[in-house]
Amino acid sequence: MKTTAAARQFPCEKCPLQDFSHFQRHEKDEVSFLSSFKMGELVADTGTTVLVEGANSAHLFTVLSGWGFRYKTLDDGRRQILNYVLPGDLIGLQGSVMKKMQHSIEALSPMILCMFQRDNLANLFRNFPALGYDITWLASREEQMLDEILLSVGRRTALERAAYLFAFIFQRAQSVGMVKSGKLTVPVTQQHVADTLGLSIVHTNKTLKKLASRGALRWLDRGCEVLDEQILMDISGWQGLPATPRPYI
Amino acid sequence: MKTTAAARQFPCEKCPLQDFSHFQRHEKDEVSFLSSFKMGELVADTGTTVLVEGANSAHLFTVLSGWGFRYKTLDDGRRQILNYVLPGDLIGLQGSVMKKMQHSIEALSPMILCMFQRDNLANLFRNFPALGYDITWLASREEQMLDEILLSVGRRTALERAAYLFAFIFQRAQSVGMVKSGKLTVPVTQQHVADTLGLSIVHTNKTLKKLASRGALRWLDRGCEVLDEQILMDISGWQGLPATPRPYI
DNA sequence: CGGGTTGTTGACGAATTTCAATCCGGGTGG
DNA sequence: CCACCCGGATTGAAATTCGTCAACAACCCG
Repeated sequence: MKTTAAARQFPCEKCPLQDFSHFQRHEKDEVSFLSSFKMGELVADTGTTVLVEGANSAHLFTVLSGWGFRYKTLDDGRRQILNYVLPGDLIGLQGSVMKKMQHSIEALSPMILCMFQRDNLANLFRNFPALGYDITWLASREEQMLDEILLSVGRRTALERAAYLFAFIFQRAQSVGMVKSGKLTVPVTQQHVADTLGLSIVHTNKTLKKLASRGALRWLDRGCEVLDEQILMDISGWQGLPATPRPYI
Repeated sequence: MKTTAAARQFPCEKCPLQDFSHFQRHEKDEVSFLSSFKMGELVADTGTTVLVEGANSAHLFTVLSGWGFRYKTLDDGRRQILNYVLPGDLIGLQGSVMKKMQHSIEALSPMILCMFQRDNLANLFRNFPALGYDITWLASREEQMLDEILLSVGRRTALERAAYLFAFIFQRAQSVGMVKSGKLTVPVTQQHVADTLGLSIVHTNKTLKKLASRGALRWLDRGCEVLDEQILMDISGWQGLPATPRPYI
């Protein structure tokens, strides 16, 4: 349960994200600006709360590696997972733009985050409008993902919902090279899945069992192995993510 | 079911939105830029689809007056209303930033929209970074609203959910001067409410009846009259919206 | 060897959907 | 003016989904 600010292991010039064709390239001068915008790196262990709802000290982060999730809770403890966080995702923008964070983020695996000083955000918009546009792009993409998730939670059946969730995660993970030989292990518990789908843990267990019996996935010690994306897409009726390259900061 | 592009009735210098203290002021040069960015006004009747999922011709709009809603549907027709659209809201950003619109928007009342040319968006970011930042702010605010709605649909009971919905709409409407003498009429059918809450129409009817019996609201011919915001907040356990002024374009 | 976390299962009851009628007001054609 | 139609609101009853409770198994960790 510790987070540590480490020395800079990944200079922007060698940002590990640039290895994926999924991401758009930066111009030379953008890279050098980002390098100065970057304060350092944050290494977070599994279970660490990277950003807390209500805090206003938040920085801005880009995920370099690892899994996390974004969530909100009600006063009596009921929790809703809003979305998952994967490499390339920008987090903490709400804290930079509003006064306080309105949600929390927790690590599902060891994570490495690139940390930015939010004070300099206005600076970024002033001197690198294309990067400002990229941030808007990313915010818009997050909104689009939320739209789909809300559609799913509001209108799909439990089985469709679960199938959609793993198909969605699979595609996102695939685009950042986390899928090896057609398979992917998602480091979540069934409680996480339940809190994502808006279901109880018991019902989630029974629903996952159905997906497993159809060969779509397999439950492991610690996490879920996605075996057959196509079955998941068939069950959920989901069309899949557009394949356009996307920016990152 | 018609939309018409009318002559310019509201020059930016006299934008009706600036009458509300809820909105941040623009600088002089920003106003004149926005005036050139603006293409015209769109008047949409009740029931008109202002933006359609899948279309890529979308412009960017700011709502000047009226009510609308944003929604997505599944192939078999199940519909989820994602959020409501009120004066000051920016819509169509996804269409500008991604290739295609991923959701539709329909008018719940006659609407007047301020229409922008999306080609010029890069221009805006280049020449008026503060406005670019404002757009990011608005995108972030939309995300924040979606987070709360998703929390509600995923984790609140039917009664809490309905109470939250109307408390939320009430506060948003209040900040743009739509609440007269403590009361507000929301121009929706129970089908709209059902599609917002992720419930069937029958159950929605029974849930609304409960709220009505507690004096929180009253159902009219064509819409819902919110009578007591406090009861709604008590039932839902919702804390309310932060009161910070916000930008608009 | 406990103790804690996570996954599994069956039984029961509560929440919610579906089906099927009915009602009501407004608009339309005769 | 009246019969009819239509969208929206209501209601009761049966069927399904889903949540809660409770118990237990498997596993990891100190």
